[in-house]
Amino acid sequence: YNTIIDGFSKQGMLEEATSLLGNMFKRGYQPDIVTYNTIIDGFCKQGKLEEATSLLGNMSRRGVQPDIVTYTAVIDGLCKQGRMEEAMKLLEEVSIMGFCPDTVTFNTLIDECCKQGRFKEASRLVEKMYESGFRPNVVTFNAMIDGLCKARDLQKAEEMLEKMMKAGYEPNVVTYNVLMDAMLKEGRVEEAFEIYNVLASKGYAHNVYTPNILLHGLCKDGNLNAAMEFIDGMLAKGCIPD
RNA sequence: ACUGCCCU
Repeated sequence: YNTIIDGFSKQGMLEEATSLLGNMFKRGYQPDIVTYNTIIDGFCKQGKLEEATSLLGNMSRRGVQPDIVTYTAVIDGLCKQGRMEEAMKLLEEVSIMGFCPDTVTFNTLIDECCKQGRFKEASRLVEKMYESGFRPNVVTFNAMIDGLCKARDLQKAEEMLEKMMKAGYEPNVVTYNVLMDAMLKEGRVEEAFEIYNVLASKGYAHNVYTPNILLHGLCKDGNLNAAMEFIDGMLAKGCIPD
């Protein structure tokens, strides 16, 4: 059930997900923490925070206590709606309630801070993460680098990248995508391709964002021939455009 | 592929 419910939730098909939840009860199965967390996250990703919190209330009443994953999903929902203050307040509340916000929880908030250009607050959250006994990971750095790039502070973005590598973290495909996107937005097409080549040389690394970022950038740049050429190259390699 | 964070 959990796997299928997750499938529906990730497709935004929450009616189907909740109806499966109902089926579970009918057939005498007890939904567990994962079942509830999956649906709550689905609601949050749809921006339906009322539904999410109401299910959160139901699960407690049915004897399944929410955990930090539950609350992180809700915090992310608030963040994605730009409701930072409420998200921060919820962070405080769950800490007081005895839950232990972890790297993912902090990353959620850090990402939204960076998207809003609130880099001071982001750094404060990193501090707080350390104080709580957790360390940043590549996602933390990617969120910061992306925020700095989008704020067009490439200087600081580079510094953050160096800091990340000096600290022993390997850039991943998202790091490269972020940097490629930044280069393209600056019109630095050559450098974008250099990054792409590094990525391609790692063989496995591409994700769906990678070619799309390049194509967007090339088209925005008016470089339609290069875009067409790139698509042809993809097709020749057997990549299917989405 | 049992649930939460970063990139078009």
